[in-house]
Amino acid sequence: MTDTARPPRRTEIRQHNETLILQAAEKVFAEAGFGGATMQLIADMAGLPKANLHYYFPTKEDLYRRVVQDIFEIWLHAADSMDQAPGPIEGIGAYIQAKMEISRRHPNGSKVWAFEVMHRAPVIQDYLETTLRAWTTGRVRLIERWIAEGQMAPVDPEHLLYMLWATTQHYADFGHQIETLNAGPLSDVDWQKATDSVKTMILRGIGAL
Amino acid sequence: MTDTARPPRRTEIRQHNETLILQAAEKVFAEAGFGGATMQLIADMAGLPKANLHYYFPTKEDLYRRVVQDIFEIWLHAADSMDQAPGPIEGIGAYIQAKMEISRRHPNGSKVWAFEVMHRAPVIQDYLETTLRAWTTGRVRLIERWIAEGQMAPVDPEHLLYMLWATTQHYADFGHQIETLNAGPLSDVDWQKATDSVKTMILRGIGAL
DNA sequence: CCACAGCCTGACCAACCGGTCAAGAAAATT
DNA sequence: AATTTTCTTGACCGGTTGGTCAGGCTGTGG
Repeated sequence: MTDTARPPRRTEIRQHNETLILQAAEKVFAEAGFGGATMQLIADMAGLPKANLHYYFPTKEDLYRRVVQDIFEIWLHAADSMDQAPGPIEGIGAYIQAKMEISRRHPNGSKVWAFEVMHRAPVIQDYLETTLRAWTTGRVRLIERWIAEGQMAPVDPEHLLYMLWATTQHYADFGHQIETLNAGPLSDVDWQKATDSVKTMILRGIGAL
Repeated sequence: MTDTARPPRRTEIRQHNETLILQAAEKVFAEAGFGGATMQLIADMAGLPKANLHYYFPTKEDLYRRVVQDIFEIWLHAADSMDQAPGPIEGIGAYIQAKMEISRRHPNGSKVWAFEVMHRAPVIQDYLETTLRAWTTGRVRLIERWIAEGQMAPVDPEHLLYMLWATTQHYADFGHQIETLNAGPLSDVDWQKATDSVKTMILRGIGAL
């Protein structure tokens, strides 16, 4: 394989280091917020000199913006499984499943999003007003259709969406609190149990079971 | 009324200024996190010189700790109505009601709590391990009793509690996101609708309706 | 072999931060 | 009125932060 032996091309170096920096930044921003995070700490965690960070990301805000945007992308794709579902049991069930898995694998991303929204969304306000709003109205219509078809009880679609976001993201954002009460990190079985509990309670709560 | 004419006593001055500082601090900590908040900004918002803050609260951490503790107290009292209830409809319904009202009236407090927990709870870790854990096991037993009495479906009590916390606090922590999607602040009617939606979905979700 | 563009980094800087302190004003106590 | 205690505040300080920059390094194309 000449591919592995060949020294990395310039763009590959760039991509590699950007990934390194973004991973470190996500963790630091999640644990300390924008104001509490320092470029030095991110640099140390990424194993690079601080000046190198500013070569790839001119300012702290640029770096932060990229982290938030990357998370937003992941979140949007989580609803793909919801769309082609015949009814709420499959659609909302799959959405809960997808969001719980994201909470488990990208807890830091979820936290950065929470930080950003609590901060009154100075960076992604336009995303909220355009992309997220469009996404929301689309799912509201989908839920209204399911209600009209008699597949679920006539709940308020928007508050159902809030409940879905709140319950699933809670396992990421408040993971430390849950782990403390659980006396340790959640195991595979614990996560399965959590997902099943959320699915059961919500699906029964909307009269789909 | 001689009470209002009389100059304030020593302790009254202290209490007045502490309240002023704590209110400002709650807001600033909620919007910027611990690291992003500055004593200068809190001082300006409280209308006091910065040095005066350090007279009442020696360090930034002391001030932050007081803010978090005050919130914790409010939260604990929210469950009082849950205890003497005959069943889940009244008990959990009243708990949702109380927590939704706290989310509306103390949104900043809820946010500071969220910040603290996401920050791995460096200040209130001992509270989590002692007071909150004891509180939780108590309510778990209560829910288990209701299940044994056939008043609700056999759900996992801990995940039910997480769902209650997540859904109610979401309206405070993610209030900005909700207001953006709602194209403005929630009215009295909106809040009533939200509370009813949460109550209905959760109570039906646990098979209590 | 050279030249050039992309990459790397130690040293540095102005701005800001939490916290201190001394000196005095105001209030309560005697 | 004298004294003691509490409260107030401008000025100041050491340490840290985000960001800069000149100069060196490295791999690629010609």
